[in-house]
Amino acid sequence: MLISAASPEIRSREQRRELSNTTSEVLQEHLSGDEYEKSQPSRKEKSLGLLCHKFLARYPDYPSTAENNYICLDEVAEELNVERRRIYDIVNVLESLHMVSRLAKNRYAWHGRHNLAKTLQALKKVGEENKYTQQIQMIKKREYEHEFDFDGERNEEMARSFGSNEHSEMSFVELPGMEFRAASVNSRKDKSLRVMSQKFVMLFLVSTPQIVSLEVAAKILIGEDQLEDLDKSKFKTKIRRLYDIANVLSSLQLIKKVHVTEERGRKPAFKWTGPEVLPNIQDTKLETTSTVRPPPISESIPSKEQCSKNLFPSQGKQNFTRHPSLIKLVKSIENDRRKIQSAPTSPVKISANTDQNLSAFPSKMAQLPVIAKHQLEGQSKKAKEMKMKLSSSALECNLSSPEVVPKPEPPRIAAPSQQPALTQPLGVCPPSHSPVSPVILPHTHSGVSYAIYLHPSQAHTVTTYRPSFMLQPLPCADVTGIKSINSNVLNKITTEEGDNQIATADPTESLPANERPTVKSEPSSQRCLKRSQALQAKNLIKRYRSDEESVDTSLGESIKNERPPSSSSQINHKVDNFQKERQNKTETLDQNMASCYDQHKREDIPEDEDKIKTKQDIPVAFAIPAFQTFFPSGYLIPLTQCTHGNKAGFSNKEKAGICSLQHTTYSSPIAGVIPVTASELKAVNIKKKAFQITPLNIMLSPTSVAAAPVLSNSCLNSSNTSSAQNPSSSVLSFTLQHVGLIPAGVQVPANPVLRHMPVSSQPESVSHSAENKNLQEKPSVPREPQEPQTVTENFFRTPGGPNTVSSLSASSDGTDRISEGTLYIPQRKLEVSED
DNA sequence: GACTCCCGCCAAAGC
DNA sequence: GCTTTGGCGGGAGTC
Repeated sequence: MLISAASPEIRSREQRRELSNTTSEVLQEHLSGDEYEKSQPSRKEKSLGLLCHKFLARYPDYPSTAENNYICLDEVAEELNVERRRIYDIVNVLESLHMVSRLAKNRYAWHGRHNLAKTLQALKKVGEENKYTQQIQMIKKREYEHEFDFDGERNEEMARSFGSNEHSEMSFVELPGMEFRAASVNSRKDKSLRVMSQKFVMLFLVSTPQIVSLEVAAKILIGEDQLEDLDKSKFKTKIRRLYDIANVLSSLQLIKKVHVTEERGRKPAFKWTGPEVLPNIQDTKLETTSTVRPPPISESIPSKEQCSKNLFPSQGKQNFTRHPSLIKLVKSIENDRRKIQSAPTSPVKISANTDQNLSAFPSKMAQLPVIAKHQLEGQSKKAKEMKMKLSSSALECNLSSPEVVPKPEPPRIAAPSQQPALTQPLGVCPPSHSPVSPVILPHTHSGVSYAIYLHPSQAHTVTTYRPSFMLQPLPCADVTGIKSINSNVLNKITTEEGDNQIATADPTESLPANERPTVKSEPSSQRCLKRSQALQAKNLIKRYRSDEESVDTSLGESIKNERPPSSSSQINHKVDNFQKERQNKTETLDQNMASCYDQHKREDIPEDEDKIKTKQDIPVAFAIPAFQTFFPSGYLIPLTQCTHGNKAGFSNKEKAGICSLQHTTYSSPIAGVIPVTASELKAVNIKKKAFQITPLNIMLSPTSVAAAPVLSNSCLNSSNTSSAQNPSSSVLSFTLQHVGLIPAGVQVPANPVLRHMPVSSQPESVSHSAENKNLQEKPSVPREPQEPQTVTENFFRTPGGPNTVSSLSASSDGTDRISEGTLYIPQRKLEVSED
């Protein structure tokens, strides 16, 4: 009563409550049952989405710190005429995005979208660490195989899959500066709507296309909780909660409801329509790397906390989730804070302003450590760039090595360049000044050389890769033993290319390319080229692979087990140590490889090209990582018609159908198979996000290698690929223009060699495909969906990001084998429609 | 009949 | 011991 008397706010609230009660009583009295029901708001009017709209309408998206940004739950519930329970639903989701934070009992602070960019970035990072992409793919795979049948064995398998994820018990992802407040409500974190909401958002941020079906989301969320309890009721409950979350996210215009139509029917799904989130660059740079509107420097993160964060940058997850050892400390602080602040129903306007002024105080001092750090980094980068340039010059010298460079007639399009773009072992010519950068790949075993058209923007990336993983032609009889050389390595390599998504925990990944410890320059590269001509023992590969794994694992472990460094000097020290250690190990491995090679050589394995060619009756496959390593983008164009040797075994039909991935490519051992990844497509930068081409491992025969097969998945989908035997240069020009490799109007010279290039593409089918249409969309933020949208989901990706490819190799018995740790899911079409 | 999701019970946490 | 918070599932409304 005293409070009520002292507070006009409370008094008026109570008056309103009384009035409302009276009104409803009166209504009930005067209206008949039906009429009364009709006078009540309909179910739709009471929906959480609408409620959330009303809720959001009360507060600005980007509140200025001068405003009163406090939320009193009681008050809001009353004004919106809903139970407080419903407000909790909204607030919990908003809290997961750090749009609000709890201050005290019944009181929240409104931050609006100031923190959204950072939060999304953090969520994406955690999502990547959690390998949600893999989990989604796993579930989709099971769905497709109709194998998701809740039996023990499957669950066990799922558990293993999920269990490998160290963050499976992931708690609430926090932003620096907001930890204390969020901590107070972390009590039921396991199943909290907040955590669920964050995970749900993560699924969108890591998946491509950014469409997540409720079913998949629910399964993943259940999978992380208790796999053994996978039952229908749990599933149903999860779905219910996801609807709750989705309603709020929809109101925030972060997602939009769509329907995914598959063979098995129409499924509810949601599509991300929120801001595009760039891959994390560095935790400490989070504030500035967002594509979303950058938060103002004066945002309401307490400067003290910001300062401590900047002073003690930590690696990885620690920035977002609390270290267990801090929980006690945090709790005691939080308790103190509560004691001060817990008076939820008291008038607080004055104190609120004071508090706000405090939080609004520009934290420029807090930024100082970051600025200093950036300056230091900048200086060291410059020094390293100089180094890099020097080593590049050295590489250029090596390019003239006759052993390495096949000296093809340099056509006009392959004019020499000042800058070496590729490491030499592949016999690559430097890119020309022309926008198209054709380089020549000696195809030693088949005797066919290829012109590789590299997009200039991609060419530079080639130099950053590790020569340790070289082109390694291997007799198919042994190919099954290859598997993927190292899925970790493969993931890493593929993650590096294309869109620069850095999702790996490997600390070296965060280093500039030229700082990476394993770039062992040309000596090992040359060695590797020789190897590429001779190596054929699978035990060698296996050995190398296991060694590599042990390097990664042991180093990874050693890093994992160490405490997070508490200062940048410590970080540098650790990185240096890591680099040294890794280099040592890599050298050891290279020596192992070399000794194996020598041993092999002694076993009279011909190095001579011709001899090898004659040996090519045995189908050959390449180790994929090597290829990927050196050709992140571009087109393979055979310089001559392949007519000799093993090609005779090819029927015309096979040639024509080589584009058809499902059968022809894999169904029989193919001589001189060259894996070309669809990441190359993406590297062409047709479009980066949304319904992008997902990486796909395309195996091409030299007889049909052309620009075409890497054009689009739709080509691969097409079962009626035809082959134009002798396309003119204008066809080639058109093709290259079409995919943006050369500007419009530029003609590829009618090179007599290139003129004979077989083209098996179907540009029409490419341009007519829905996905290609999507590819031409310019990404907009938020993107406007098209309706209906057909999405070809490509499940050939291995876990590890959009650029990862799976490794599939032909075996001696003619059957296809899928590499360990990879996923092989047939393509299927999904139609996405919006309601 | 399936899909959505409101509603309110009730237990845990907080005060 | 009261209040706040929020997990949870029944079941009603909608398609």
